[in-house]
Amino acid sequence: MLRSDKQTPKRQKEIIDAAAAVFAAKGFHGASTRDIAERLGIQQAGVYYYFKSKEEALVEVCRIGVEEFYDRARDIAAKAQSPADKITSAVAAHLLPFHHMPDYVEVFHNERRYLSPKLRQPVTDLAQKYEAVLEKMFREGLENQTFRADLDCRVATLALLGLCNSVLQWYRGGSKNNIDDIARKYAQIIVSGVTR
Amino acid sequence: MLRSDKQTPKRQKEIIDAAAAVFAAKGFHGASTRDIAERLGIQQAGVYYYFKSKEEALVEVCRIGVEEFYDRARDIAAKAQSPADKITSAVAAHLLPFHHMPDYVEVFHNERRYLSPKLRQPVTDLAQKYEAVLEKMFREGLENQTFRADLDCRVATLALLGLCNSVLQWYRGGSKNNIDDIARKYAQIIVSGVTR
Amino acid sequence: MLRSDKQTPKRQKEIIDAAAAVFAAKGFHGASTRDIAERLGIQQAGVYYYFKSKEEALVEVCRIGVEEFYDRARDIAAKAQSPADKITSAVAAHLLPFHHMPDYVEVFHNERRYLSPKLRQPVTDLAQKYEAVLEKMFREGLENQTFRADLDCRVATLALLGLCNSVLQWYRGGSKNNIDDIARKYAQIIVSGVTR
Amino acid sequence: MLRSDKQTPKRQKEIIDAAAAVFAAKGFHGASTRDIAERLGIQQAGVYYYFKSKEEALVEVCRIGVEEFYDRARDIAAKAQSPADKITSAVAAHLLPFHHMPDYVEVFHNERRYLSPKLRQPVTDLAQKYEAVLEKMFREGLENQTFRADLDCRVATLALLGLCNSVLQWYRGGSKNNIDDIARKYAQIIVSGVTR
DNA sequence: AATGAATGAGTGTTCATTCAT
DNA sequence: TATGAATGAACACTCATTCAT
Repeated sequence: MLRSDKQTPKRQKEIIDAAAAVFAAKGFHGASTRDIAERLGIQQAGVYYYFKSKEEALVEVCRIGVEEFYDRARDIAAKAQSPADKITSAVAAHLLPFHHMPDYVEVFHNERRYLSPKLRQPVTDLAQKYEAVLEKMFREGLENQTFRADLDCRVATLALLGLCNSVLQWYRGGSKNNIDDIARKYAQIIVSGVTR
Repeated sequence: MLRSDKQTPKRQKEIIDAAAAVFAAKGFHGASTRDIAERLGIQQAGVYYYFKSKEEALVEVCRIGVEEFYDRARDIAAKAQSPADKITSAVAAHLLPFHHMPDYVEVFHNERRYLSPKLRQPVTDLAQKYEAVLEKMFREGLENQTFRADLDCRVATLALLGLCNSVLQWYRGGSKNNIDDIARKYAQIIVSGVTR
Repeated sequence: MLRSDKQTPKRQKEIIDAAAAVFAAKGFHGASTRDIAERLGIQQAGVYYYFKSKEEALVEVCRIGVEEFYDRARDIAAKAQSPADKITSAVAAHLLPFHHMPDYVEVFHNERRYLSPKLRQPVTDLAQKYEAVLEKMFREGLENQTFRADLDCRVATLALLGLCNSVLQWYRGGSKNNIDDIARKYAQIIVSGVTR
Repeated sequence: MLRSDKQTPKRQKEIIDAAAAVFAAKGFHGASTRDIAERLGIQQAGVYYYFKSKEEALVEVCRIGVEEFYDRARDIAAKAQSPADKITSAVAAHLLPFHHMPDYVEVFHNERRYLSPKLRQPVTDLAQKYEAVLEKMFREGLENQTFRADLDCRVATLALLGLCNSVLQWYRGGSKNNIDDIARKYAQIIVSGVTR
């Protein structure tokens, strides 16, 4: 939580952006508050005006990172589309933040485990709600008989998430076209597999 | 590299096992050499008899972690199987180490990025050779006309890897049956998709 | 180099004085940053606010130590005196800092060799310029025919330096009178020898 | 004191030579027992077969270093020479060990101060006896009326020592001719000065 | 005549954090 | 909206030394 709700939101965002960038690049434990301060062009002590501990900065980055996913997925789930199309949209939606806020996403993924349980909880809760939304899409496809009867929906959800998230490990600074292209190909693999 | 290749190999392995466990649990930067020593029941300084820096311990863990994958995949690639069956075998083979040496795998995955370039290189090299072996399986399926003509083999390889590796994030200490089950389901998704 | 040239210069000097005293008393490798901190009445970590490594503290002490010599000698060289008188003045000038800043001088002499080549260079450069100034005095005496025709000016310079510097090994905390007395006697030995 | 008087004296000397070399090169505190062991091609623990502590090695090196001087000077003092010739011989004798055992001499000079008082005492005693022998030569010259009546013999002794010892700082691995040449020039400066 | 394995104390250094200004 | 100065705890790592073999 930021120290004051009165700060100009612009500066506030700069601070948290810097934290996200540094945590993404060096990992939470590999990053120092000095790294963050340097990126902002201020002194080390200065960052404590904006957050009261390094961990609070991490939790904020993670929260922003995960919110993106849940909000978009809920919108897609609400649409009147076939389950297969929803899955395809969900893949595209999941990959979108990888392009416009990769640091937040990466930190949410790799570093949230270093949060103390209490701070991690709200983040985990949102993540689970997101997973539930996705899983429901698969279950619709099952009931619908679009998807194979033997499909394990929980496993399929985790597969989709794993598949998508792995993009983080090699996609960095590609173009928007690029990410859309990947989304299409990945969605197709999930929906139809690689076989002819 | 361990200080001597002639130490009782049993003790050697205990040390590196401890490092792997600690790095997996706390991350490279979150783990201290004291953590490793404690797990071994020795003094902190004692670990330096076995490796000359924390980073050398990390590189050793990563090396062991990645070797598993390459060795197994090469064997599978050499068999006289259909591409689809090879892929299925490869998925199973990839998930196997998650069960019997999860620490090494996890560290290789999450922590190798903290290695200095020079130490990381050999690890990265092996990882790329592994990827190449997998990619070749997809290409065989293409030439073979088993797989769709529009399949992007590179993307498919990355998809397979991402899919499999994501298991690490939620699979911990499950049973052998369990991991075989996951392998089957994941392989089926890749090969045939979720659609009926 | 100190972290900032704008800190209250008084505190800055206290820190570097403490480092000089400790290095002089225990040698660079025998001294710990804790020793320096203790002398300042602060915590060990506190000294790192003022210099970024123990070696940077050493280089600073050495630099201050050597500057004294060069500056004074240049002034003497510029005067309109006979070579013999210049030598006598130079001896006195050389011994002066032994009285009012013995720690710096001692550290410059005994510990500068532990500097890494890069940090040592500027210090060595100044020392050589100082030697050159002295050597020129002897050469003037040669051309002048005040000094013996067979005098080896380089050796004479080194002799003068060695002679003077050796005072460091037994002179500690003597009086100003004392050091002037030594200077006179030493200068006489160099200029006229011990023989009647 | 070496642990056993039964060791082959050759090996014994190798060990102490190694210690002298390492202490000379890195200083007592900058040198580690590992450095000594490495130079001998043995393991760190191995050196403890030969001396029971690092400090005992230092004291041995210092003792050997100082003995040389005293023995030679006594012989010279006993000869039937003029004081001026004795001084000249003493300078030559003093510089001789700089050529054939520079490590010992350097360690005696620079590192003996790190000995604990108890271990340092015998070394200091010998050094003082040496100084006394030299001082006596000057006093003979005074009584003799060879030297100026106002000569401060104590200061002259210290001057001679300082002058000679300073050679250590720039003479390293020169030729025997070289050191004899320096001896002649230095002796002449002391005896007759630089003036014509 | 050494070595392998370890210890316990200590090293220089970095860190998150505090607080008066 | 910061900074200067500092702290106290931790860190990776090195050291002299020991001792059974």
